[in-house]
Amino acid sequence: MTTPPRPEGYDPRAFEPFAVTVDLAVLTVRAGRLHALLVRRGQEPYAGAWALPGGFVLPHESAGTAARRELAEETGLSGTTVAGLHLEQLHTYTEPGRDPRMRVVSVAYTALLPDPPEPRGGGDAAEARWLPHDEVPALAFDHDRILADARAHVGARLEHTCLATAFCPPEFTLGELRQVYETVWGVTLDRPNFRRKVLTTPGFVEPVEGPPRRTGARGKPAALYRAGRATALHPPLLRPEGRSA
Amino acid sequence: MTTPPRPEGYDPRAFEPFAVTVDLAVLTVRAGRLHALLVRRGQEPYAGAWALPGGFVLPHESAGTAARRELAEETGLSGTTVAGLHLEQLHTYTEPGRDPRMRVVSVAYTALLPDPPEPRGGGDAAEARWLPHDEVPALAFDHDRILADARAHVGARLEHTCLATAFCPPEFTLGELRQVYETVWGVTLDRPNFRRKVLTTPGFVEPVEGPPRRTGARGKPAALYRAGRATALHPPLLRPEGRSA
DNA sequence: ACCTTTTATAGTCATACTGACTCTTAAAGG
DNA sequence: CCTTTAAGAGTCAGTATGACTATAAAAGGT
Repeated sequence: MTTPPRPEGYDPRAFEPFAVTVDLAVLTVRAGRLHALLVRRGQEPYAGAWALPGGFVLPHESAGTAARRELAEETGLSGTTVAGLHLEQLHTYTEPGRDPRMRVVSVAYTALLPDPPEPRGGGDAAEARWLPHDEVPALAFDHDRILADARAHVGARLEHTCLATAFCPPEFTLGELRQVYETVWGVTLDRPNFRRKVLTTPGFVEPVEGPPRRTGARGKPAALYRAGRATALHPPLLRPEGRSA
Repeated sequence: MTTPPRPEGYDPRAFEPFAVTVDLAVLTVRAGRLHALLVRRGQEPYAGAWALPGGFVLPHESAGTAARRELAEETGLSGTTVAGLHLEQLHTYTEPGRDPRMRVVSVAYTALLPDPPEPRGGGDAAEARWLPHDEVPALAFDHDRILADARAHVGARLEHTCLATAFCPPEFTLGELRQVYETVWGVTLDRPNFRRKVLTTPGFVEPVEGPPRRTGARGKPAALYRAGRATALHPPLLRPEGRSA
C-alpha cells in the first residue's frame, strides 16, 4: 500500500469497500491437448456459465495462500500436493464494473499440473471439469481475457525457464517433455534438436537410473528423466518463427 | 473477481474490507546512474521515512488509471505526458500485516522516464525526490522489496523488449541507449557489438535525418535515432554472464 | 598548426547455437 | 522375418555473438 500523506484525510473507510478475490488459470496437458480447469457457476450473475475457479481472499491470508486453498478445494488434491505445485501470480484485474454487483479486484494466478484426476467438484455444489483449451466457451466476467493472458504468459515462460517440467509427472521421457512445448505453443518441434537442447542445458533434466518404463507403446522405449535443479534457461529455448513476450 | 457459488453465503460485506492502493516504482537514468522517485512520509506509520509514491485506487477508476494519476501528481508532469509513458503492472502485494493499520492490498507498477525534471513535490506536502538507486535507504512498509522487484523486472525486460528506449528522450544516440543497458544491468557492454545488435534488429531504432546534436562533448558526434515500431527483440539481447528472469 | 584525447563507426575472425537433415537402434505387431 | 514406430546419434551449413582491431571526426591544449 501506501499513500503519500494526504491532507484531505487518510481514512480508508471513506471509500466504498473493495472485495479482493483470486482467480486461477489451472492448465494441464492431457492427451496432447492443453486443458483448463473450469467450474460452472450456480448463481447469478452468469448462472450456468463456466468460469475460472477462485474465491475470496480471507482476512488472515495472503492472495497466494488463498490461491492454494482454492486450488485444493476445487481439484481435490491433497494439501501437501498443492503445496508443492508451481503457482505464479499472473496479473491483477481491477476494471470497475468487471463484476456487476460490486467493486471486485482480482489477483489472477497460473498453476500447472501434470495430467491430473478429474476434479471432485470441491466443496462447492458446482460442477468442475477440465475442458480442452480450444473448446472453452465464453466465460463469466472477464475470465476469457484472464485465461488468454495465462496461456500467453505460460507460453512465454516456457522459452526462458524450466517450467515445462511442471506439466510432467516426477519421471518423464523427453517425448513427453517435448509434447508439452508442442501443445502449449501449438507447433511441432524437431525431435533431435529438442533433445540436444534439453540435454546440453545443465540442470534442466537429469537421467533416472534403471530400466525404461514398460508402456506397451510402439517404438523404442524412451529413457526416463526427472527435473533438474536449474530454473532458468540460458540461452532460451525460443519457439520457432516466434514472437514471444 | 469471482467466486464459485458458495452455499455458505456470498456476502462480501461479511468480510473485513480491504483497501486497494497502487505503488509506483518510477525509474530513470540520470548521469549514468539509476534513480528512483521517492517521497518522504509525513504521517505515522513510518513518518519521516522514504516510501514509493502511490495512493488509493478511487471507486471509479482502475488501478492503471490510479497509477497514472498518482504519477502525474507526484512528478508534476503534464497529463498528456504521463498518458504516453510506459507503465507496466509489476506484482500485487497482499501479505496481511504489510500495513499495520489495516488490510491493504497494493498493485505495484513500474514506470520508466527519460531524465526528468525535479519533482514538484506534488499536491502533497511531503518532499519528493530522485534518489540514486544504490543510495536508497530503508523504505517504509515492504517498499524495499517492491523496488528490488521492480529493478529485477526492468532488467529482465530489457533483454527481450525494446523498453530501453523509454529511458531515452525522443531522439537519442546509440551511446545513450547503451548507457541505459549498462546502468540498469551494472555492466559495461562492447560498443561495436551493441551497435551491431541494435541496428540489425529491425524496428528497434530508426535513424533521424539531419545533423548530429551539438553537445560540446569530446569525441566524434553521434548520429541520432528514435524508437522504432518493434516492441519485442528477436533474438533477445542477453546480458553478459547473465542469469536473467 | 599540430598533437593528444575521446568517442563514434567500420570491419574481422573464431566460436556457439540452431535448424534441417540423415542414419541407426530397439521395441511391437502381424 | 518383415514392417512400423519412435528413440537416439550424428552431420552440415547458416546465424548470432564475443573479442578485438582499425579508421573517422570532433574538442583541447601546446
